[in-house]
Amino acid sequence: MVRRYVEGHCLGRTIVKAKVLDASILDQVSSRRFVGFVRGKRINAVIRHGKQLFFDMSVGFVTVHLGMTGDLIALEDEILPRHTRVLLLLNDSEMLVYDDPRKFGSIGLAKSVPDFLLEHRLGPDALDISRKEFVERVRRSRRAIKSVLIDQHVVAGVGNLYADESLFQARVHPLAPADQLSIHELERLWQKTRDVLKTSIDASTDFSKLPDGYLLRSRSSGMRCPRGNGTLQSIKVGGRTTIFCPVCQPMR
DNA sequence: GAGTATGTTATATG
DNA sequence: GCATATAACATACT
Repeated sequence: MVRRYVEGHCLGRTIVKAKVLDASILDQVSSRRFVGFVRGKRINAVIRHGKQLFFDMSVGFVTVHLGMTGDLIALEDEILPRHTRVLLLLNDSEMLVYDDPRKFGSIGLAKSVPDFLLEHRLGPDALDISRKEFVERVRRSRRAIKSVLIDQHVVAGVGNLYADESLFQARVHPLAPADQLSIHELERLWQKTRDVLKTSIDASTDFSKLPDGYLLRSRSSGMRCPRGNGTLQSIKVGGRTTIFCPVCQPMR
């Protein structure tokens, strides 16, 4: 979603100049080095792996993670979003701004994508991983399936909300120990996870555009289950809010 | 003021 | 060392 957007606005553009308004957003790099690196370089591709974005600059990559509240916005005017942290001025009089109120996101530099993935020990992307490898990796853990699904070291790209949706669609209880699910259940979860991610990207992450029967359209405790079977319940799994339907997603 | 939030990682625990 | 659980991070909002 964001990748497509950035690609549309920035592909083939050259970064004329960069400004770092808040250096604490930078990961392992000084403002001076970051600004110096990107100046005059062209954005040849925008790559996504899980929640991580990479701008291919020919001689290295700019890495961007949006955290929980980060956003990349292409602008022409001078009115910046309230929490702008970094500005990239492009050669077409547009600029790409990184806005992030809560500052959980980060921007940095990397030699190569595999290099970065290795350093951060990120698992395969949720949309790339084969059914076989998904099942193999997930069932290695005894933790609650929900915790495993959002663990970026196992599979990269599934966030808290999308994990709830995938588990709901696959009718798997979020607290079920990952290693005790049947192969069949895990295969169903693999399929549903990709369906959910693809559908969400197509809906531009706008929940109201999601199909009927999606949990995300009414994700709050006490609401009716979208399938009409029960009442949605809220619990904590691994410290994260988890919404599920006890009727559709029974614990075997 | 208290509680909560769509993420990651350092630290604690067994 | 390993697998797992939890705290901490910074800010906005109910």
